[in-house]
Amino acid sequence: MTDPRLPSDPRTLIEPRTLKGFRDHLPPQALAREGILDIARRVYRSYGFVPIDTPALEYLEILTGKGSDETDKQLYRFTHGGREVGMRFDLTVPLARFAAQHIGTLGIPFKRYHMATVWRGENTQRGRYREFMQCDFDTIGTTSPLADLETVLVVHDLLSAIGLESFTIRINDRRVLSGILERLGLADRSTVVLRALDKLGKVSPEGVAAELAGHGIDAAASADLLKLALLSGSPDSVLDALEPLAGGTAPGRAGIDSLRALLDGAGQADVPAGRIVVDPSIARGLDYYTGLVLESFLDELPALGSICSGGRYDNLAGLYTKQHLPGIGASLGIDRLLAGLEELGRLETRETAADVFLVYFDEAHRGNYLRIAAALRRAGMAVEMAAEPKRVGQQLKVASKKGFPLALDIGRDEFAAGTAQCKRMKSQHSTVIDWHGDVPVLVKAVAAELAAVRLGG
RNA sequence: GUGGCUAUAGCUCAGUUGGUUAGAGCACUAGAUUGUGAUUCUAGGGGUCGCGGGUUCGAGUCCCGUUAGCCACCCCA
Repeated sequence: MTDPRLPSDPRTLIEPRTLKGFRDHLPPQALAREGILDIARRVYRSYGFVPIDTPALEYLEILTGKGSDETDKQLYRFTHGGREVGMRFDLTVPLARFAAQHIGTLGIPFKRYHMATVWRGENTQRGRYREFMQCDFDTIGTTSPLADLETVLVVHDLLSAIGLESFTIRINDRRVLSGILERLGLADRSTVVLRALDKLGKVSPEGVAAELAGHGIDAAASADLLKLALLSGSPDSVLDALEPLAGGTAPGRAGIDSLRALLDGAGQADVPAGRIVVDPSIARGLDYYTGLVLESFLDELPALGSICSGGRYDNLAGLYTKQHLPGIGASLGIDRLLAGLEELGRLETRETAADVFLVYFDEAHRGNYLRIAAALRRAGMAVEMAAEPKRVGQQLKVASKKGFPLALDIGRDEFAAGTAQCKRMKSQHSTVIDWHGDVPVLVKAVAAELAAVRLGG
């Protein structure tokens, strides 16, 4: 195996395979992925978020600093050259380090997006991998309610732009939960209580009650908590019902008011009613959330879990700097989303990113094909010319299979007559273009066909 | 990390109480015909039955291990 040009001894062949939870991305999937990344980039930028990037590897102490044993267990780590190194398991911790290190030159508020791969050595499942990508956006250095609203609007715009027909953004405010916990004298038990309540989507209320009892929560308190977590209905009705449960405490009051203001703002920003739901059971296990928390689900596939979640935190970088940096952000789980779209059959599977397939009909006209392809590309179209002048039927078949919207077909007879056949592959509809050797005329006609096809021709 | 289910050709799957050279459809390749995605005809390639052990005269089939996928717990995107 030292020289790849030599045939290998079959006995020494290494089996090509990927690690558990790690995957190759073939062109159809990779194209879909890039399409969503493009949309995310566009939406984030449309709100003024700017890109950053950070290394995949960090000093281990940076990553373990937050010290939850769960993330610790999942962390990929190794020693290299005497240094303890870890692979990032999310983009928030690197952001915290980044902010602590650079906030002086960044200015506040700082709005960044970061789309990158992260690694977690946990067990795999559908839509859950050990290597996956997150598309984060965060606003740090401000506690403005406008930043909260903007976060929800970005999530809404993003999921809409991806073309999801039905999704729900479920929001809550940690302070509502803190309020009721304070009233019940359970403030110091918040983590176990929130974890238990967070399961309500999957576990029955009785099951959750049993878990709470297991943590020594008395029945009356448990009933109150469940009543709160099970509230549903229109956002207004849920908020009204929250009043007696949590409105009497200072944090509860602040949380409810903040949610009201947020829903109000979303309405003013033209978010359709029903898209945002107040769900008091949304807690998110992460301890560092202090205000708004949000999750979003595909309505047709709720079991897939949240595809975009986030929330507000008080002190992003407290481990790395004395500077107080509050912030808010959310993260799109693109791999989970893609798994969901694929399951719903909603994933467009093309094997080409090009618009026009140029049939290589007649070898004698090679120069003309090259000239035409170049002109089409200058006009902004992506063109693939067949590599060999094989049988026309064969070429068209391949073009159709690969998902080209158009095939341009010009043979000896067409060149003589000054015409071209432009085929819409999907509808098998063919248009004859009269161009009489005038390439700009041809280009314009092909562009028109492409536009028509994109409109559903 | 714990438990359950699964693994046969590129894809979808057959394969009898364990019994000859492991099959089908689709896909693929080449040829014939045709200047156009189709039809038809002919020929062909492709599987160490996930991998490694064991039981047996004999294993795709039974047992153990392992790897991967799915599901539940846990956690989360």
